[in-house]
Formats: sequence, C-alpha cells, structure tokens
Amino acid sequence: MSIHATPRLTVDPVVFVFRENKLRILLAKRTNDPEKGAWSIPGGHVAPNQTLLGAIELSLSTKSGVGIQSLGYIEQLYAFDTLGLDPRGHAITIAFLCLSSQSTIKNPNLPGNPEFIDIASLPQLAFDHLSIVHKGMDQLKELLLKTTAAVYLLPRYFTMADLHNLYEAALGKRLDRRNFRKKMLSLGVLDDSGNKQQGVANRPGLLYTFKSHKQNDLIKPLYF
Amino acid sequence: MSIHATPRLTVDPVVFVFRENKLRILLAKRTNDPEKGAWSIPGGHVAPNQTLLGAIELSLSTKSGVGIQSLGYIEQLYAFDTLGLDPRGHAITIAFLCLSSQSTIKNPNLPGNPEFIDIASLPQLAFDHLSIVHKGMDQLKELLLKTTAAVYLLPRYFTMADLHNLYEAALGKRLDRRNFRKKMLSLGVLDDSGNKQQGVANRPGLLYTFKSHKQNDLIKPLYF
DNA sequence: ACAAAAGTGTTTTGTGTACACCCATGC
DNA sequence: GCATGGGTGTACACAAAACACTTTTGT
Repeated sequence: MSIHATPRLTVDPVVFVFRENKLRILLAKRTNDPEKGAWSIPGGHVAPNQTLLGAIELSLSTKSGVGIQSLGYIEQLYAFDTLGLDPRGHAITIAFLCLSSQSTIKNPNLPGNPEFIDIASLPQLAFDHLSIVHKGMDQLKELLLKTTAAVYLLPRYFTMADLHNLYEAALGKRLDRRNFRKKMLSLGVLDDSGNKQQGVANRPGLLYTFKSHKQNDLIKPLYF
Repeated sequence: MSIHATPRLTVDPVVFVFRENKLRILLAKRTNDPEKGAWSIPGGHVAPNQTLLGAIELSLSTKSGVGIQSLGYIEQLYAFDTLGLDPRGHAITIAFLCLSSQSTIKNPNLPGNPEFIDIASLPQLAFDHLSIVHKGMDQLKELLLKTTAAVYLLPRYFTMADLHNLYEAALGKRLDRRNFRKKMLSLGVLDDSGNKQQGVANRPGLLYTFKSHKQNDLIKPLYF
C-alpha cells in the first residue's frame, strides 16, 4: 500500500446517553488479551481506504450492537498516542464523541456484555481509556454550553426538569432551577408542545421540544 | 510490526508567528510530486514507535529549519482524512497548532523556500491544507479569548498596541482600543515593565510583559 | 505648533445570580 | 389537606459597549 511504515491506527467511540437522570457511557468488556475482561471503549482498527467514520460504525456494531444510525451526533475528539501502553505495538487511536437518545442496548448478550454505565460510578478501564472518557466529558460540557446538543440526548418531548437534570449530570454541579429555566427559554430554541407530563404524583411539567430549525444550532454561550 | 494494515499516518504543523502587525503561517513549496511546487504545510510521516511530537519535530526541522525548541506552544488540533485526496494512497494526517515568537526563518534557502506568509493573503495550498490552516486559525482565536496564549506570539516586551494588533489580526475584526486595554489590564496577567517604547514619532507606549506565573493561564473568557 | 498615537473615565444597558412565593397534581 | 415538585417575579451587582477628551513624543 505504501512505502512508509506507520503506527497502527484505531478509533474509539465515546457514546453518551441520558437515562434515569444519569449520564451514561457505552462500555464493553474486552474479549481478548491484553486486558481481557476489563471494561473498555468498544473501538477497533481502521482499514486502508476505510474512513474514520466507517471504522467507528463497524467496531460499534460488532462490539456493542449500537448502530451508527442511532447516533444523532458524531464529532472527532482527539488522537491519543498509546506508545508504550499497548503490548501489541505502537498505535494511535482517534477518539470520537457520539450522542444518542436511544439509551437501551439491543444486544446485551454480545461477547463483551455491552452496557451504558453511569459516568458517576465508572469501573476501572483498560489502557488509557479513562483519559479518553474524560476528554469526551469535557467536550460534552462545551457542547451543552454552546450548542443545542442536548437534543441528541433527550427524547423528542421532555420537561424542563429533564433538561435541567441533564445539565447538572453533565456539568457535575448544581444549577439554580429558576435561573436555568429563564436562560433556556430566553434562548428561543425550545417549543412548548402544549402537553403535560402524565402520571406523576405532583404538578406535571410542560413538555418541550427543540425547534426543528434550531437543532444543531450554536447558542449564546451559557455561564453556570 | 502489526497484523493490521492501516492507512498511512502523517502530521502537519500549523505554525503561527506575528510579525509587522501581521499574523503569519509557516509554509513551504512541495519538492516532490504530487503537487510539486505548491505551497503546503511542512508536515511528514510518522514512523513506528515515533511519537506524534517527534514526527512534528523531524518534519519541521527538515522542511523548514524551524526547531521545535523555538515553539513556545504546541497543541494537537484535528485528524484529517485524506481519503481520495492523495494519489499516493489513503492517509490520515494529524494537525498541530504551534505558536512561536521567533518570526524569522533561519534557513530560507532550504529546497521548499520556507516562509512565514500573512494569513490575510494566502496563496493556493496543496491538498486540503487550506482546511487545516482554517482549523488552526479557529483554535488560535479560541486560545486568545480564553488563555494567555499571546505570550507565545509576542516578544518579551510589547506595547498595548502590539497586543491589540495581534488580537485584531487573529480575530479578523476591529476591537475598541479603550475597552481592549481595560479588559486586558483587569485580567491581572500583565506587568508594566516601567519602560517605554523608543524612537517612535509619537507618544511612546508603555512596555508590558506577561507575569511569569500567569503564562499558560486560563483567563476569564473575553467577549469582543 | 502640529501630527500621531498613547492614555484616561463616564454612562448606559444587559445579564448573571440570589432568593421567596404560589400552583397543580396524586394520594 | 398535604406532600411534592412545577412555575413565576424581583432586586442587586457586575461587566460589556459606546463614546470624547487630554497627554506625550518627534518633527
């Protein structure tokens, strides 16, 4: 293919979902040595003439059953150099941030037992995968503060409390409920659907959606 | 080396300097086909067991004579997929942002005639190098708004007008001189050296430096 | 004295932040 | 009617933005 020998190239998808008011990340147990059995990001190698996204798609579906069409958002994060970390030899892995509103695993019985795990209680991870996860969390924070990326983590209809809980989980701190509502509404990216929550033992919240032409929009940066 | 065939891996350093009130980028003419003679970023291949920074260092010094020790700041930018763009076969290039306050080329007679070229009048670039340059410019803007990165582009002593000109060149827009000064001074990252400019045909400006313990600092984001 | 750029201050307007009360629902 | 979270409004402090005059140097 080439006269130049280079390190191996791999990709690692950091997939976030939001379920039960917890921000979660897709992990699977390694099925091979090294670090067989350790929780890890379900990534894989890039073949010649395969795009990076193509490699993401293949390793995701093979190792976790998550289809790329279920990801509303994909963005390249960072290239990590594994020099010295992997006994199989020098490799560079390019991490991707992926956001999905489908928060259940369709094939939980795959060899690696893929699961969406709460970022607040992460297990030990293989290799340098913890740094990769942290990079993903940092970028997700940026996105939530500067764009309407929340649309890719929430269901079509959600309450202001859902949105508030997502922001608190992702930013890792408490936000004043009233000021949060005020800021969000002032951005003009939400539509009041006119409907209310059903079957809650308290005053039901209004159900909102993101305005369709405001999805994937930059917003005035938020400061919390 | 590996049982996995992958695309070639290369690195591309986007080196910025600030000279004569112009933001400039390091370019060299390609000395080989394809696109022989076209202006390009002086990057190169990554060898197995070579770090990405090691590859940056080697290609920079070989193709442009710029030593890595002259770069006050290096940061990884983005991985670009060249699939279909390079007749030599599939390659992934990882771009790096580099900032230098040494703004003259020591070896202008190298084969590629390396030069620091004003970003306001860029020539045609080889391959997708224009996208890479744009990514570098975007990230530089971010850095200037959020950190004291200007320290890596300016000489040790500089006037408020120098700093102001750098920001205007990098952000590509006019900034109110008085509010700029006020914001910069309020950040508490500058020291007044007590000396003044010499030999200008008008009132000389005070010479400032960045406080040494505030270099590489995050600052309260600036809004211009 | 004149040109040219440096240095200084005020006012207005918007927004982040803190905080307290009423409202709708299920039980 | 009571517990639980949802929804609303006000006051204060701070910072961004717009804007005009005085000062210091070389010629």
